[in-house]
Amino acid sequence: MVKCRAGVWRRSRLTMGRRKLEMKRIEDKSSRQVTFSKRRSGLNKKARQLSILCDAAVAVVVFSSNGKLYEYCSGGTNRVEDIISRYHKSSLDAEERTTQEGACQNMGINNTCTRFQTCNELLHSVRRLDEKGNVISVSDMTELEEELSAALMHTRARKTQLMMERISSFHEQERKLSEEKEELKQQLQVASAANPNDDVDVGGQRGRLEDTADNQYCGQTTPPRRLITLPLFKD
Amino acid sequence: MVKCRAGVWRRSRLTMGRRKLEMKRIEDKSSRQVTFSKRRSGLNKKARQLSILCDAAVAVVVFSSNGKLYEYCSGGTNRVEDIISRYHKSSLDAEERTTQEGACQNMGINNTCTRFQTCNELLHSVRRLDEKGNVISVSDMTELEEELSAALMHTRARKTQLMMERISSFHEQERKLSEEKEELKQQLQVASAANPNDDVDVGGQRGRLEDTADNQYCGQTTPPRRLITLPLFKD
DNA sequence: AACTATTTATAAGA
DNA sequence: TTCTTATAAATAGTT
Repeated sequence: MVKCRAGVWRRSRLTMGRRKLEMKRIEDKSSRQVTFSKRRSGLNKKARQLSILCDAAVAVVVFSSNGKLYEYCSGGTNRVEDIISRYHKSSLDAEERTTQEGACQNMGINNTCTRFQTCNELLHSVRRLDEKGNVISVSDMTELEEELSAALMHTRARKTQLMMERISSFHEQERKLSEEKEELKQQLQVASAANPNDDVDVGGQRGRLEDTADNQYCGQTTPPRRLITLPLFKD
Repeated sequence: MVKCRAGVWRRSRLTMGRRKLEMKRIEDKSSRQVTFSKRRSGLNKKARQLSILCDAAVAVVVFSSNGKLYEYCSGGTNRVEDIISRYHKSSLDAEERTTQEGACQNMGINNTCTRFQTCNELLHSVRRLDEKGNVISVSDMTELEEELSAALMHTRARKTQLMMERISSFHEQERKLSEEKEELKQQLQVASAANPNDDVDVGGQRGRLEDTADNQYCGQTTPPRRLITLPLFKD
């Protein structure tokens, strides 16, 4: 920049290279395409460096003048979608953050976490990683993912268990009611058919009670198996 | 260049020259933040130059390691949305082109299949990828993961629905049985009252039946709410 | 925020 | 196109 031979450097605001380019559209089509190709790769390179050096997430989307799409995205996956969706949610996050934390507490996650006691502690651990200047690496995220997945799995298993218990409970109750109904029916039959001076046949009642154990519901004497929630594929 | 590196180099505090930066994350937090700021503005500048010189549309989205959002967009309006929507449209076009061969493009039955009609077809697609010797890339796996996740969510929702239906069914059955039981009980009372000399102890039976009707299960007269399966965290 | 020594990007030429 | 090179720009470490 100290260079001042031939008075070259007072003009121009842009472009490096042998000569300065004016900051305006390059009219020559061929030159424009060459420059586009070079600068686009340069832009991607800069984006990649920024993401690596500063641990940032960077997405670049470029449409050429011909309408062709070029994209770059930092990270292992070259999916601009990941960052775009994050971009879309970024504005919502600020509003939702408070309610989200409240909702987490209300989820009753306490007995579901394998290592973190509460959802808040889980989230706080992530923040702590950041504050300490530690890397939030892929392996960190994998660990977190596994924690969340385990919590989710346990939550679902617990939910299934509770529902199965409730079903069993209803089933047992139904069985009892059926028995009592049959008993009452038999008593009614006996009372109606018998002579007013006759004694009620208590022994017959016992025999018919055993019959009620053969109906469709009472036949299911084995408790329902506990359902297990499994992912379709292992990680 | 004139500077001699030999002596001054190690002493760090005064006049240390600038050096080449290794392409890895900058550990010092302060340095990282400064570099982030400088390079981010540099990236935006490059993006702007590219858009002007080559008449292109450029969008840059950056998330710092702290999660703060920065964005740049070429053109008069700094609306990343414009380019993102254009990106989505372009992406969809490309996607449609590739999936036309797959012959599975209706959202169909239960709007859970985004692209694959059945689980079998899903699995078959994976095998096809393998047989053809195509790369199963991270993005492929991400896409597959999303497909599987959607399928898994639907499976679980369906499972929940079926279980809730079964619970409701039992509940209804229980209600009917209770009604019938009460009816029989009333008939038995009438029959007994019509036969004063009967030896059957009606009063004792009646008391036992009423106790049964008051137990914990029969008390639940409200139908169970439908449970909704939700992920612990938003994507 | 400003300063520079250095590195990096790249326009034009080959 | 790709490589080379002179030179413009960017920027790391420091003040």
